[in-house]
Amino acid sequence: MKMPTIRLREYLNQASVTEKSIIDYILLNPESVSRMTIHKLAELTYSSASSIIRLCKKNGYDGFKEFSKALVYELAARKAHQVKPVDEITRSDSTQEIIDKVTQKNILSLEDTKNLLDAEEVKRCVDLLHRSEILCLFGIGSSLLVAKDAQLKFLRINKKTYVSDDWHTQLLTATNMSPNDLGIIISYSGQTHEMIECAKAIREAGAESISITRFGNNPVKSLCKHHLYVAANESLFRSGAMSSRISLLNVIDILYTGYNNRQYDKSLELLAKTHIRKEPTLD
Amino acid sequence: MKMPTIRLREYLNQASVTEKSIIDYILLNPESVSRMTIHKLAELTYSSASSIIRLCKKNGYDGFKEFSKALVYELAARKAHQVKPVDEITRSDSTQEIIDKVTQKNILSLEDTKNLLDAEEVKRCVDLLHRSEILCLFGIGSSLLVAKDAQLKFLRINKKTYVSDDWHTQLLTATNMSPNDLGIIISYSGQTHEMIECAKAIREAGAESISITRFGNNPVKSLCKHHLYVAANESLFRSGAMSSRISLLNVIDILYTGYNNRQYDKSLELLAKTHIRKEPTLD
DNA sequence: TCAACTTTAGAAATAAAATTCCATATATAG
DNA sequence: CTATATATGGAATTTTATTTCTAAAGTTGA
Repeated sequence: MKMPTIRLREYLNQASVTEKSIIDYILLNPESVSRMTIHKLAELTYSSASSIIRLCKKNGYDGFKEFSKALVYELAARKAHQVKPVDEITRSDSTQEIIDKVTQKNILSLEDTKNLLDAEEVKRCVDLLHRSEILCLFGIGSSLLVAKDAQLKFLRINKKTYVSDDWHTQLLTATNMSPNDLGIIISYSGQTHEMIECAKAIREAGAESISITRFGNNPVKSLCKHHLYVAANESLFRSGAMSSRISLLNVIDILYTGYNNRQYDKSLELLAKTHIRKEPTLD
Repeated sequence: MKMPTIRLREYLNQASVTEKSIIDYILLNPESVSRMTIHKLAELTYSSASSIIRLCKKNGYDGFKEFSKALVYELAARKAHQVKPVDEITRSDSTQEIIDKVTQKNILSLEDTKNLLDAEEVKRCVDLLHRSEILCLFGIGSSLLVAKDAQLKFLRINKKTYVSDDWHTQLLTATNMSPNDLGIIISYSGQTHEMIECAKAIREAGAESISITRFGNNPVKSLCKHHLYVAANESLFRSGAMSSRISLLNVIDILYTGYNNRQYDKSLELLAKTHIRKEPTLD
């Protein structure tokens, strides 16, 4: 089935005056039109049934009946696709509601993050990953877990990757980076003092840098050469960084997949190798 | 709008012979019926237009016209809700395609996980969390990162939580658990030797246990008293555990949120406290 | 400028579809 | 076995959609 409102919108520029007014009415009131008879619509648009039928046929429908059903179909499909805003958790929520809301929230966060990512910038970041000799990851708190996750991934395909649990060590690593190295700083807020220091150190060292932070301006972002964003997310039950780390992982997945895609065969081979021994570290 | 096929199915048990055959036909051929005239349908079901109209009215529709549109609507909604399988990454994918596919894959994994979770079991797990004195988390590889993520969360609301980087330490922790303690073993495969050992140790110690593994039978699951599942996920670009850890985090979010909801006010207070000092560890 | 032609639009006629009404058949209870 | 309720389909009616026809408006070209 064809999407009536889209078709009509397309048709607008070649539409006659009467047709324009009919289309305008339909686009403004698709819901009610979908329940209307052709004569009622003719009356409301100060036109005639014949004109409406002609319009329907010109747009590829059999007649008004078919058009009307297509409209119902489109409206239903749109409604079903609509992402409903996630309600905040309330005191009285059942377990099932909590499951649904938390999951929906995380899904929404992934979708938003997808829309925030600039494919060109991602591409440049993958290039950098490729060209760099050593990948150094920086993070603290739950972002450190994301950094470590990235490390697990990249080590599997034999990319030299450093992370450290301890911030002092992270800072030392940053200070000693070479211009051929790439630093990725993961910090949801982009305001963490420790990460700002790391960013400065990388800059001093003249190495390449990518920040992964929430959308908007923040110190870490400003200090890095490249920027990737995750959705700014309001808390569910004021619980602080919840979905953000899932979005961060998603960004890591994307970088990792992009990287692998650059060296398709080589990566396949390396992954096969690390697969064979019953993947103890992959759990 | 009401879902016609659901209504009709419900109505089946009070339907007369003629009505039954009409309903059967509609349920078997909803697509074509949605495009049919009432007389055609009457002919095909060896009944009459009047019978069909009566049936529509009995089921809460104005008449056949309304019923027909409701059917179109339902079919569209069903189709739109159908989750389309995510295509595997191919050599020729653009960066934008990689972004979309990876994200879609992760979203799908979250949705599947939601459907695998049994609300009753989740509720029991939240109860356990509540009753338990100490929460011990177990994991290795990327599941260890999930365990640590859980620890970060629960520590914020002052729940005593242990995790260790080192498996030997994990095993010792398990061995020394008391019956008032709760162990959560995180293992996507449920087959990791180290986690099986931990599960056995917890069982020996007589403590409560929850497994979080992929769906299906596996050793870790069998050794634990309670089970939560995440979606079994096929790899995108054969990259091993990709979305699974995101689903695991989702399960953690759900447990954590459920826990907080049990002590709504207390948690709010505790979260506020850890929020004040510019959340250095939450990044 | 004005005839020839094309495009556009609506009224009326027609066709199609939905709905109502009614007669009849069938089952059910007394 | 009759009275009553219920179910069903055919015909009549109404509603709705579609076609046809005519007229008006606009466009083109000599």
